[in-house]
Amino acid sequence: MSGRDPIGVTISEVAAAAGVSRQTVSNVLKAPERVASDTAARVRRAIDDLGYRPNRAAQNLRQRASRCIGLKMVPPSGVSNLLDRFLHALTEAAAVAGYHVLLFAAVDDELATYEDLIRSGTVDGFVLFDVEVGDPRLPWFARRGIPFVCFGRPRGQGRERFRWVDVDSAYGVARAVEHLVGRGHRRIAYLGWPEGTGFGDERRAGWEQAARRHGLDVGDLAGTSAEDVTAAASAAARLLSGPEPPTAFACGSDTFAVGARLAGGTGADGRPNLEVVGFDDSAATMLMSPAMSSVRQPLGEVARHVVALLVGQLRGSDDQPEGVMLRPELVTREWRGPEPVL
Amino acid sequence: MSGRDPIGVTISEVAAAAGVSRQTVSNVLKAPERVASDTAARVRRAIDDLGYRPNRAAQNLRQRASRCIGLKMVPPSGVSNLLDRFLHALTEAAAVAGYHVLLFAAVDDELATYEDLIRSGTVDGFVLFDVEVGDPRLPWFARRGIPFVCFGRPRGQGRERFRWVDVDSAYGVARAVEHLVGRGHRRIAYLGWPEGTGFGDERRAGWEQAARRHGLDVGDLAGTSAEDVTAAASAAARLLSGPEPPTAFACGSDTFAVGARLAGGTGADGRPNLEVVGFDDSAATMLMSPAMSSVRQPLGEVARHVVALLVGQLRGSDDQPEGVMLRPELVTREWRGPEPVL
DNA sequence: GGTGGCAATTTGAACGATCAAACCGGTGAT
DNA sequence: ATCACCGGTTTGATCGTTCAAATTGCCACC
Repeated sequence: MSGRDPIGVTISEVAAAAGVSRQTVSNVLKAPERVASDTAARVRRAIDDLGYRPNRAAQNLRQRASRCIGLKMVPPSGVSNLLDRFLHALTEAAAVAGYHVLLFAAVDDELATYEDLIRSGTVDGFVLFDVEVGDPRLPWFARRGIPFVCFGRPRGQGRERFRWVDVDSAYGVARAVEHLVGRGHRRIAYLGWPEGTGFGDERRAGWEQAARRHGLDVGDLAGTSAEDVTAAASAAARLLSGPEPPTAFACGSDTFAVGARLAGGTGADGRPNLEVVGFDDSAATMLMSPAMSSVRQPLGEVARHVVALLVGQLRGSDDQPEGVMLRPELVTREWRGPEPVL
Repeated sequence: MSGRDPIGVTISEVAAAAGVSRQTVSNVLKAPERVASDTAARVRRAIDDLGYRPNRAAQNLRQRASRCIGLKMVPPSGVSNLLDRFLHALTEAAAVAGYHVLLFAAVDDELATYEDLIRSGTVDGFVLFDVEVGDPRLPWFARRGIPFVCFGRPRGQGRERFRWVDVDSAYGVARAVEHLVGRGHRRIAYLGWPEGTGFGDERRAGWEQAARRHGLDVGDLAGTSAEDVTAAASAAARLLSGPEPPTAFACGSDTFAVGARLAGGTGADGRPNLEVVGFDDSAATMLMSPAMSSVRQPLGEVARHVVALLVGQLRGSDDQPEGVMLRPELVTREWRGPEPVL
């Protein structure tokens, strides 16, 4: 267990210390059933005494695998710390499967970076966090046989099929609408991305279907804007200036929701005029008083499925589903803290 | 450039294709000056034709280095997406130095996880993002000769010295105070962590010194709370209920700042009663109307220095500074968007 | 008593790169 | 004539592990 040099104890030293061959040491760790129990005990003692850990590079070389999952680090954007939370969940899920998460930056040519990492054996596959409609990376990967899994169902990809894990965000927004209906609202607006983002369209559809199901008006109650608070507030203000303004908003993301609530302003008692429900359940929900309800994606489950699908590809299993669809959950919040002093 | 199998092209195949030996191919890539230019051109053609990339595992094994920097993924907390942004900066800085960032989860025994990663050669060193006062990991690493660099100056560590990069947050808060003074405020409160976090104490000291320098009162204008919006709002409300309430807050983090502003409430025109300055310049600053000013840590620079210090240790250079202190920058914001409709 | 089978263990050969040393024909100094 | 030395290139060994095959000792079977 001593020793200053971090690297240095090799399988041969352990073998010598235990009076067996290298292969036997390896077997103790990888196939214990092949080793007599007293021998195994002796080897295990030597391993503990010397503080032996199998050298990863040697394993990788021999096994032609890195046990690393690659993920391109994207510049943080928006108010939601979704990437943050997903990374945490992914790291834990990967650890359970014996993998690590390797972050990398795409300095100039993104595709070349992916190719380098795969061909050099630095990673075994990729997780794509930022899949866009018609994303050119997917067919490019597929053509090269590069293993990958998407967080977010691929759209606009012709008849080609890829592995994915997604969250049924239409369902999530519908739940938000139902919550607002239950709170007594009849004019519920939607605010989200302009058409074309795929998941954005889906969230809007979730609002529309749920509203119709409850016999609510949807005609002039849908707004779109860029995903930043300022733009969202303007768009919400436009909806609010109509003849029959909405009293509540279901939103495509927390950013839109914050914008809507700012546009709605507060009454004389300091409470907001508008009830809004966001999407992503980011830290932003806590930044308002009362705190905001929001639709939470099950990131832990997403990460576990992502890892399972990727590891399945790497092992060559063909009994994997093409994709996994998960249900989000509505988190309702009521601020119980002190009212603002006025 | 063709080839379906991602791994497979080895240096020997390139050598055969170019009609030279393995070592010459290696030299073309690592020591081009040793190779005749026409030979080099021939080799480079073969490399391009075959799509050869040196196998990372083989390099790692031979060179006894992984060129990976380890970082423990911590569960996201607070409203600031600081980790997110730091990870992005770190990944880019590491890439420039030829390193990757490897994320890992500490499932049960954290120290054992670190030891595994180092002894197995999975990573060459660590970046510590979450250093606490008297953090036991630092002497533990030092005793074992494990290379690491702290983001945040180590405190409470006796006379032992470690490598670090830090941001002068006292200076940052002082700048915030000066900004508020310039805006005409005379009663400027501080809200931050309870004593004992090190960096929190420092930020508070920055406020106190700057306030005294301008002849302002500090006596009953310092508040503390846990770092969440609810608790921060309560603490701010207490300060505001005094006989001579503050008109502005300088805060230890954006979370405190948001809490303070919520506690301050808004006037009849919908504008907030309190002017607050946060710390970290997280996405939360954009969530209010008008947007909030905040002190921004130079994360890109921090990351570059962290990588430089770590790589220096790995190379064994002894001309490295013990630590690097950087200056944050005050980002002032004035909301130009639409006013809330009332 | 030879044969086959079995469990436990060892041996030799990879994996793909790089280091260190050797090698080459040729030139100039001693 | 001997030697060191040149740039350019090759050879052999090595990094630490694991795969596949070979080798033991031991027992049972006909």
